[in-house]
Amino acid sequence: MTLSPNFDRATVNPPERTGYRAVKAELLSRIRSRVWPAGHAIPSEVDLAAEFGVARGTINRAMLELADEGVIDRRRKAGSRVATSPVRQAKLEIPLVRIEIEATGATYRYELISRDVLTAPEWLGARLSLATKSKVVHVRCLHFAGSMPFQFEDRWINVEAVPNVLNERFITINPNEWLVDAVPFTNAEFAFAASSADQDLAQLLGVSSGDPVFVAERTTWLGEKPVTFARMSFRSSYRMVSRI
Amino acid sequence: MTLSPNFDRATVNPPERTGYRAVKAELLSRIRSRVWPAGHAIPSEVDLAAEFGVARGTINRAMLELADEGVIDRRRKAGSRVATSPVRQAKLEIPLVRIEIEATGATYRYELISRDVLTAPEWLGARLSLATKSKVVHVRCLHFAGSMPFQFEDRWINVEAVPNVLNERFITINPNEWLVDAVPFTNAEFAFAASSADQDLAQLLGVSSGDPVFVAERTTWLGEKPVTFARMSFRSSYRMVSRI
DNA sequence: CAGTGGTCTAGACCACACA
DNA sequence: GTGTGGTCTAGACCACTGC
Repeated sequence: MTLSPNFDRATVNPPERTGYRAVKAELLSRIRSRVWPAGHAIPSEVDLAAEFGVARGTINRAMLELADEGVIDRRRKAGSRVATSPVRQAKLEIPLVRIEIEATGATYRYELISRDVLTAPEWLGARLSLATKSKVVHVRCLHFAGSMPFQFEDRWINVEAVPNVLNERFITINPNEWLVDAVPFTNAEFAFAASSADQDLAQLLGVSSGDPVFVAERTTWLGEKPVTFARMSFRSSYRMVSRI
Repeated sequence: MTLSPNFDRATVNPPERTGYRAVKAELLSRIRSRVWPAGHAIPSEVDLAAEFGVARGTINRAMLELADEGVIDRRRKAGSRVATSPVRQAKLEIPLVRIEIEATGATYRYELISRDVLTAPEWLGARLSLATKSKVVHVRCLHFAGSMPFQFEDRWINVEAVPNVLNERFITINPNEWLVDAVPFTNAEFAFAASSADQDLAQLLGVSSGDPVFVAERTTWLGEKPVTFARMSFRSSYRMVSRI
């Protein structure tokens, strides 16, 4: 007896028996169990659609996600293969500092240290591909969790990309949140590293000189135009966490 | 004059004028330019389909990706809204150490330091939710880029989840690559932090005691069953990079 | 040239959650 | 109840690329 094609998807929940999730799970299982080892050619979408008794679109969606996760490689005409080098991808969520601090239950406090308008130093010009003598706003500030320094932010903003930054003193709002509100941006690059605190940074973060600090750098563009570069330093107790 | 609906998508490339990518770009533009500010209700898929002159499926795909990227929030019946807290998400690619080293042009070399079978120490049992007195394999090893130590790996493998780890000496193959080949896994958690090298680690990595090190920790599960915990320490020159 | 994936369409049914 | 998103279908055209 044949029922509506979606009958059991509607009634059974945890182990799905239908739909692109089920297809994806089954394909993944064949790959993980080495039925289809690394480099193995996977049947075409049309063949799989016939095997699973679903439309090609359903197979396509399952394979699309697998390709997106780096599990398989797909090329027109060549077909789909199990990826040979299992590059794991993790989604990294990067919230605003304030949100991150408040999520721990602590009170957020912002403190401006300095704000200057100057011509971009050479290293910054190189990093942001700025014209020589470009004007930038340099902001240094601290983010506190309760009474404890949590993050020191050293930020440079390209005046050409954000002219009205000249009107903002950053006394009550931190540069990150101001930028989020003021400037759309399209591309960003993140870098993470370990460093050690020099005397200045140590004093700002309330640690000892030479202590390890976790450093996150962010560069942001609006199209081709560089917007901002920020270097954020955390006490070494900070951990950045991500799940797959 | 009306042409085939896909006519210009086929001929114009860089700025697409049709298709879900164009829809996505247009929606994104309205959000970034504050035409639709944070929290604003976005028209329903049906309405947007009419406005753009495409099928609802096309709108759905565009909105699906925006939701996936955290740009919008979607709920049945309630509709779609521009996300209020702009949580940025970055995709972090985590390749095998060997691949990472070879990508720099350096020669990869692996060196086993120790391999022991023992009962899990308490901190490990807590982290992996192991039964008391669970047997684990503890592997310590170094990954070299040329003659330079690149990464120190301190790994614990749950024997119950991977029984045949008892037969592997890890003399020629490193534990990471062996595991990738031997065990499927479903969930992983990553953590990144800055630390400082104790005397042992400093000697292994060829740095000075107290120097900052970049630490990446990975915990892996197969379903509910914990598989492995690894702590990887890099010289402080290491940078982990990611783009949006 | 021809096979494969990429995408679109028009229509449909349903789950869900709000009213 | 009812509107919205989530998903599936069957069919179609096309881009890409290996042969």
